[in-house]
Amino acid sequence: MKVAEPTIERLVQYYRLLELLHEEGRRVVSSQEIGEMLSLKASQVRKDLSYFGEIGKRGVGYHVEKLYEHIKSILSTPRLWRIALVGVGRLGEALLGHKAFQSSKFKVLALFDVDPGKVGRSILGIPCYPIEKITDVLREQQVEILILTVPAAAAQGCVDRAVAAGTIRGILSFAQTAVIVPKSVLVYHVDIATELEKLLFFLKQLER
Amino acid sequence: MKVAEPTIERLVQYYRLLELLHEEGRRVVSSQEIGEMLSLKASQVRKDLSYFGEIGKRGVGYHVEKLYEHIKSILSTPRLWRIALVGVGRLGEALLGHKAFQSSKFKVLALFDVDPGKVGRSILGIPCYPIEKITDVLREQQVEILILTVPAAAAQGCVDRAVAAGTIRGILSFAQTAVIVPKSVLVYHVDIATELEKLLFFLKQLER
DNA sequence: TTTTGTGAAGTTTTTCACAGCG
DNA sequence: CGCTGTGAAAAACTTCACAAAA
Repeated sequence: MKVAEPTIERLVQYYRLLELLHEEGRRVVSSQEIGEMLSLKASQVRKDLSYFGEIGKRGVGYHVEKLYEHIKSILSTPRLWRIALVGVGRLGEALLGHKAFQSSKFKVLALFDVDPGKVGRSILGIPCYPIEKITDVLREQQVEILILTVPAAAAQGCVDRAVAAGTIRGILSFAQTAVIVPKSVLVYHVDIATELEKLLFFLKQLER
Repeated sequence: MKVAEPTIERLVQYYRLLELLHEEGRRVVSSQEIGEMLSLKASQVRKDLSYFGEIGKRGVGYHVEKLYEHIKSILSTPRLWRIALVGVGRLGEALLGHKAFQSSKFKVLALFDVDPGKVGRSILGIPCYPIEKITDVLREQQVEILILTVPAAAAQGCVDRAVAAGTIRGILSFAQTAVIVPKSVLVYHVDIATELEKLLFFLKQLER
């Protein structure tokens, strides 16, 4: 079964919304209502949800708890992912404390930084290593996913050394630059500056 | 002239790359080379760049400095945007110190938080107000753009009170929830948890 | 010759519209 | 009757392929 990327993105939205609705004691919800709450067309919601089998009831809607559990299983992980974070600056630390990182789907096993004040210590219970050791530590710890929160100029170097460990399968990069990786590595990019620029550009457009 | 959103996103990438190439003293670059450096097809690069007029030279490529200035003017702002940030937690503070926020395109005029330890003080030179005052302060300061770094549960309430000021035209939200706004307000969303979920989902898929 | 600019083709994603089921 | 599921149409976006310019 092949799922489009935008569908998975919306699936996470549905999941969060259903969690809320469930807490509120809501039993049933229609595609129309979901769409209104998430600013999506009802047909989009139905198409997304039907990719994974007929889960709604015609004439009724979707059973909140059932749909919630259904999406949960779609988004479930087969095992605990092993993660490392590179660049323990303000953004890196903010992420480590962020709600998105309180997940039972993965464990952050190692941090890396250049700052001698951070290296050797534990930060939020996670040991921080010097960046030079990244290849060895990633291999030893069998780390599969990298969170990249380093300055743009350092990003490619870090990625190259990380990928050299041979264990990395995915990277979530917050660096303000493109990185080149082997085809076997999946990269997702969160680009704060670009989102801001897009917002400013389209606001300017609207002004005319 | 109508520009697609993905094009603007890539334009920012081109801009950054050209800055680098310019610093390196590079005079000319081809769509092929740009594509290799950013993992894009050369045809995509050419199509993007040609939206804004014929800027390349056939048989030669693009003049680095000229193209740089050209994109700069496309991304330029007509005036200084007036911004406020809501939620001065770890993420909010990290953003304020982030490179993306050292821009001459806007000025952060006000912060808002619920924490009495933060309210009344100045943080990085920006005054922090209690969230209850948001409607009045935004109106007084004529704030047009909101950066939202509050917990999901607080997001809609903050947005409603901010929008009530009548000055808000765009929101960059880091909140892990959808927010409902009037059609006149443009919302961009940076969703760390969703990006992580997408990465995990497609890694899982690849495993089969 | 090289490399751009661009219609046309291809692909992906969204929306429509309605049959079909409860 | 109401609302889902889904083919078909439309829209958005990317890639191809080649004419045209330097």
